[in-house]
Amino acid sequence: MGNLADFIEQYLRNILLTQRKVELQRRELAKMFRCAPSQINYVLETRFTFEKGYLVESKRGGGGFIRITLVPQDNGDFVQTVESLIPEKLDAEVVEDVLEKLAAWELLDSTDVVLCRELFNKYFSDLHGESAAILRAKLVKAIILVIGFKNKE
Amino acid sequence: MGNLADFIEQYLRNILLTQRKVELQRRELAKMFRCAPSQINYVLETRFTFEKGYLVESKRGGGGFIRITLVPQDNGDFVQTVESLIPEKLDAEVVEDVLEKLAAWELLDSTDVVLCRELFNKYFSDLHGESAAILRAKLVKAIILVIGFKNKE
DNA sequence: GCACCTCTGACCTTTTCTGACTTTATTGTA
DNA sequence: TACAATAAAGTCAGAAAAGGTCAGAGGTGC
Repeated sequence: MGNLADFIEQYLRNILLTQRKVELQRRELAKMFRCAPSQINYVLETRFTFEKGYLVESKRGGGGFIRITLVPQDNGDFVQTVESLIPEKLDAEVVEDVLEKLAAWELLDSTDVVLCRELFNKYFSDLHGESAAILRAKLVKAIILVIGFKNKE
Repeated sequence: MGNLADFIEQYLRNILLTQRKVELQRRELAKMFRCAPSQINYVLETRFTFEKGYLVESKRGGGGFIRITLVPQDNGDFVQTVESLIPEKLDAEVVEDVLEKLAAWELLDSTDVVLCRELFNKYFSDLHGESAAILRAKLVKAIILVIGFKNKE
């Protein structure tokens, strides 16, 4: 956690902790962090994506601005979300994709992802046969749910 | 016990004696031990594996890092206990007994037990066939590991 | 001598960051 | 009103700053 992008991200997320929108000027923010204005775009593109739950709007010209809006997370049922994000059947090669998707949705952090991956290698890498894909999906779901539950505790 | 890899391992384990995570830069560590950066990877690959109770994450690019996290496992007798309490094969009717035993040993709290039970009902009540019992055992172990990991976080 | 563990260096990939150039919007002015 | 000046933000190629990979050289013990 030592680079500029992370700090800027932190700054913005902090604001979004108390407000649903931030509106600011790219130029000002860049000045604040003593960086090139295009750095701000980099942060927005890599950290404040729709996948992660943000909407970014902007306007050029005089009175221009950048606005970030928090997308209301359908914060309903964690179980629902996991169910909808993970298909009924899961081939081994797809497990990694699913983990990344869950990370993008910030349902898992990076350490959780590594933990899941390792658990799979250790215990469930040799699943085969008829219903392996179904079973794999269930296993992933179960483990994700445990992690998710614990993350909220 | 005299080669570089051992010294680097020692150094890192020492830190992990007092912290559950180390985060450092490969370049810096290599400089410290006057070796090639790739030597660090060798140490990580041979000494800090999941099997041995570690999770390793890393990030490239500016502000990159390597992070090692201790999985509660070989320290104390967590895995020993888990391994001895959970047999290789687990019949469905025995799952509940195992959960209770784990609770008695305070490896799970009462909430964890309910969580496990529900997950089993939801996803794995219909396991059958040859290897169901083995799978059931692995699953319980995996879940216990997650819970143990998360409880320490 | 063979098998296995260490270790390095050359080359690769990913992530961050900047600067030059482009596009768009507003404002002031003839 | 048309047009120039000004004030934003956007784009993108490429430099810089990490870490990753892998073949093969060098040890060590049997």
